[in-house]
Amino acid sequence: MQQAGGRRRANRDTPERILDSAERLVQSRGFNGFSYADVAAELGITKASLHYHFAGKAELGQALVERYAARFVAALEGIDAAGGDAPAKLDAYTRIYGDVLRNKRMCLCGMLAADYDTLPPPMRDAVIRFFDDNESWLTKVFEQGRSEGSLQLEGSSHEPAQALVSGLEGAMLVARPYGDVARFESAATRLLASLASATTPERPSRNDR
Amino acid sequence: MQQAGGRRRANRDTPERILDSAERLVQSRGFNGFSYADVAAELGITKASLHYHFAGKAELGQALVERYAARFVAALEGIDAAGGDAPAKLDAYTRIYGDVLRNKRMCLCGMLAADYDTLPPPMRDAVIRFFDDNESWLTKVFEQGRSEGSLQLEGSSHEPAQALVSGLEGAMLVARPYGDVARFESAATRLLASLASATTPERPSRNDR
DNA sequence: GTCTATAACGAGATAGAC
DNA sequence: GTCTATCTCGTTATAGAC
Repeated sequence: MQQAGGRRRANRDTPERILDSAERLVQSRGFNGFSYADVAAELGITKASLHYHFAGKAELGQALVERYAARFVAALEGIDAAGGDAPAKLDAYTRIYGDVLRNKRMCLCGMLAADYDTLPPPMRDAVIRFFDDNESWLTKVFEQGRSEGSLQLEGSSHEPAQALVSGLEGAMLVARPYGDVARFESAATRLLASLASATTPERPSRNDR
Repeated sequence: MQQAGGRRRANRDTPERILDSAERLVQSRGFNGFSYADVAAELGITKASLHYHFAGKAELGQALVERYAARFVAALEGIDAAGGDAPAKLDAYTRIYGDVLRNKRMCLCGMLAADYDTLPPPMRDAVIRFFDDNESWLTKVFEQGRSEGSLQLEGSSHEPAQALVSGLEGAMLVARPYGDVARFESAATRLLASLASATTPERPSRNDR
């Protein structure tokens, strides 16, 4: 019924294209810095059509965060599936943020954290869930690192997880105005070095597998 | 002529009160999340009066950042005047950020970094200058720490300065939605510990002078 | 320096034809 | 599912009286 099976063209369906456009706009301009008109213009459709797919800006925003969070979770599962040790996982995690920044974007939820006070409640909840999910995954990675002996950790493993998330968000936040990815990389490397001081003296200098 | 000398009342002059109100609004809602109407309502004057003092939102925003940056510079000079060692200065620096967050605000320039793509060019320049000024002050502190032997630093002292600024901005950004100052403090303590590992084994456990 | 009044525009949203 | 047309409201900004 809902033509979901037989598409093979480069054109994804409209709701996805709307989300793609809105996502990019929010990541660069903030939730209060873009409008239905912007998305409509970018897609060559009308604002009324947008309202058919997403009743209002609040619903669009909620869908936006939920898709973003789901993709993030999928990426983390992908890292787990690769089966590396904890330092390798932290490297891969950091690379996700770097890739976002290389697209000249801020992390969607980092941006929405700035806009937090103005967000509709469902979006607020989704943003918090995003950070919670990230930190609980990182917490497990730090615990893995402790038990496999690849990380030197004293005390809780949830605190370094929080520090890594906020450190990476801040590094993106400040690097973006400068248009300077190296700035992000430098801060990220420092963060990883401080939080995840490897026990093994030899460092893997290649990241291709 | 411009009644600047003889005021003694709690009422600062109107431009200052406008800046105070707008500052708080931008720090909690972002530059695109507040309006002249918000400020006017808060001050009990009309929007037209605002335009008398600040021609437009762009000019108000510029004045906002410049006053904020000037205050920050003054605070840093105050820290220098106190004459402590480098770790004490870094502690005091971090406390500035914590105080902002305790007022339930984001750093003005951290917030504007998120809004950066939508800012009028003069505001952009002022935001960049703010970060540059902070980092150059911190760079000097790290160099002081190296020369007085109070900090253990290998390599550049500008890189850790950048990492501290972005780390603190990120810690505020993420802690604010949670309404959790302890979260900021934890991340800040970790940052300081990693960047400014004291050479002296004994740590001062009291911060009251 | 502050007001009323209003202009000019953009935003989010809806009705209803196709 | 997309359109045209329209509505309502908020926002920035200006003119001109007091």
